[in-house]
Amino acid sequence: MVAAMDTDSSDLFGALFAAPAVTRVVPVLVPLPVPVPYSYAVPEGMHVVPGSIVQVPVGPRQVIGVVWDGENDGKLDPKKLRPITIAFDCPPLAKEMRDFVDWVAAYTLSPPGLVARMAIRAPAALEPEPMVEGLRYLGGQPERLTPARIKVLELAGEQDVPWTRSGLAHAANVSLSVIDGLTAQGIFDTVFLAPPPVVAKPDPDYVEPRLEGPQKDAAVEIVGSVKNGAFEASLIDGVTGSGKTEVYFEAVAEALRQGRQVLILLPEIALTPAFLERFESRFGAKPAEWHSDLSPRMREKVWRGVVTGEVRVVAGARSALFLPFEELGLIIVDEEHDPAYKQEDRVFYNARDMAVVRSRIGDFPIVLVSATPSVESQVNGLAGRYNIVHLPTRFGDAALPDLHLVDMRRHPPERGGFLSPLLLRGMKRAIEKGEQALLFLNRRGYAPLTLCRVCGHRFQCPQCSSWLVEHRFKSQIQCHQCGYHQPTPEACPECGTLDHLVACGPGVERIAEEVEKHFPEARTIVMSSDLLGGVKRMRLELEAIAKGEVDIVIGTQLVAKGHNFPLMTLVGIVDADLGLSNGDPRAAERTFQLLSQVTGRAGRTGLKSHGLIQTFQPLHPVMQAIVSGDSTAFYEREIAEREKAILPPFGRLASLIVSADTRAEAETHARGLRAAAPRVTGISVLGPAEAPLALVRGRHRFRLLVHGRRNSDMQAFLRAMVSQGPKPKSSVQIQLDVDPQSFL
DNA sequence: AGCACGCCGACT
DNA sequence: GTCGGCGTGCTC
Repeated sequence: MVAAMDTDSSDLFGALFAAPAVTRVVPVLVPLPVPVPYSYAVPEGMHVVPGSIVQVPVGPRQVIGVVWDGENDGKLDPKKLRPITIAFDCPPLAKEMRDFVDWVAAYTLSPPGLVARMAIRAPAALEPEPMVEGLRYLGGQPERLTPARIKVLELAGEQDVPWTRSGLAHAANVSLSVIDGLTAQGIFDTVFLAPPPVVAKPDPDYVEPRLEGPQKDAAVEIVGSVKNGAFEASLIDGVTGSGKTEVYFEAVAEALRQGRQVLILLPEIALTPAFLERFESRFGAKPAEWHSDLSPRMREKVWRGVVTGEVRVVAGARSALFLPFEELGLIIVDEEHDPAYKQEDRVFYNARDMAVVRSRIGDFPIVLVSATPSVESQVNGLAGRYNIVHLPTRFGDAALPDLHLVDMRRHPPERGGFLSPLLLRGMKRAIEKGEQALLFLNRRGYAPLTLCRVCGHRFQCPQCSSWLVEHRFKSQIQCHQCGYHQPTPEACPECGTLDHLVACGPGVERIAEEVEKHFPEARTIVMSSDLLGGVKRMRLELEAIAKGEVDIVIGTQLVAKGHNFPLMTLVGIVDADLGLSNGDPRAAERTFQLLSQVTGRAGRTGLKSHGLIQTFQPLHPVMQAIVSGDSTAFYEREIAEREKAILPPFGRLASLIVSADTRAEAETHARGLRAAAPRVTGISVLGPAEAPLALVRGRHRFRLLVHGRRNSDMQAFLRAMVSQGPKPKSSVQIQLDVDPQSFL
């Protein structure tokens, strides 16, 4: 129609017999859980290429999608296709990024549209940043001069650079109307300025790095990898305090010199002001941040900066991996072993593994970093897939703490207590010297189990069957699994007896009580995620600890990371065995990692420091690895155990693992099983088992996941599936596993 | 993912 | 008699 109207009416013949304008049809990935792209018509005059970000209609609404690769299959009548609404003025997703999205979608068995959505999740960032209005001083005088006007003119005359309206008003300390008045008289004219950059450009040569000994060698090695530029995965394995960050900063510097962008992945919790400042003091500017509680405005700016290449370095949590960098040339994955890299909703992925894939597709190096590498990465290192770079000693004058096991069978605490005399003595000594002690217990609340002494009733969660944990500070009993909570009852709900409820086992609050009994004078603080006052209070408390305003810190998990406490010279692990016996196939590994991190908090600034580890199993490989400082034997054993058990590590879901020699075979059978699954409550999701474990045995694995509240239900469901599903071929193995409720 | 349609329980 | 629960199905 449009073509006919454009044609000169006298050329009727041409209008009637010219080949009809062919509507171009392109595939578009839409953010829906569908397995293929949808087809849309490209309106005349619109220009799109694969990777273009567009708005398209889906049913009654408009969604953001990405023009994808491939031809339309021709099954749909092009005339009936709906047209693309908007093609955004925004650089298209590069081919590498599209390949990455396809790969992740195929690997995680997720709808590609949902994976693509992770890359374009920055709502209003799709149009260029609006220009900023600026005022340029043209010279000349207004008709009447007032003191306010004189101040403005003086300032504006000083330099020949444009001012913003509000900036000038603020600088001259006058109101906006003064500026407007002068503008109206033609003293200023309006110009449009490019929006200011989100962050300053980091300078790779801002300071001369000071590296020593093994750090230098390590830096040379990974800088070489960056210079080479091709895909190579390195694993920096260095004890806490060995200066790993300084070493990988040199790789970052080299990538910057090569004109490439850099992504530093960190677990969310490690994205602290302290880290950003450390970066700034090396590069003269902060990296752009990317994490879940970024303001929408900032999110847009950073996203835009990343696609246009204005932002050179992003430090971000796992979702930063899907940012569409213009010329990414290096990824760092710090705290590589951290379980926070796993995403377990919608698209299931481990950002660490997908980061390796992204660098392989983009053909640039990647550096994984950890003091306590995951078993998978160790395996990959041993197999030669990763280049292991060791940093065996601490940096500068910081010495590793002197670690000792406290055999709780030989040094029992007094009745009703949990701290052995050895630990109490150590604490006393530290406090007397004006130093600090950290007691670590990975259990929030007062006591993990409450029961009635009269009838034996145990407080259990009505929603998910785990024990309710008493929280004395909040006067609540809580379920740590599903969040259920109620006020602490005074009477037993079973037998009605008053005041006969008894707390079993320790939580941090109970340890605090015990500490206050022994050290009534000491300034004691409990640090746990349910600390009243939120993140802000947490920051303040951490600062107070660093300044020495606290003598004894009692903390859960969250004291394990970040923040250096210069005066912390004693670390006591209250219950090192906690978490070893919960049946989690990763229990030993996690415990080793956690205990290493916690004990690593001590002795960061040269003061002689100690760690006392309370355990009932001093001969356990984890304890031996911790005190000896030699983890080789521990890792060897872990790898062997996993090979023997063929166990996958995963979180909070029941799963059925199907493994086979080829991917296709495993996938086919897994799909068959899913099809045969009884349609009961609980949704089954098909997903591959964790890659690195598949690498351990060279087999391909898939797993069927079942979400549920109670483990027993999920287990029953999976058993039913196995019995009703298709018979596996000889090379296909099926295992059933239910994740124990992890202590995390 | 959203959103509509559609069929069975407790209520202004 | 309705309001509303979420099971099922569809979107180029």
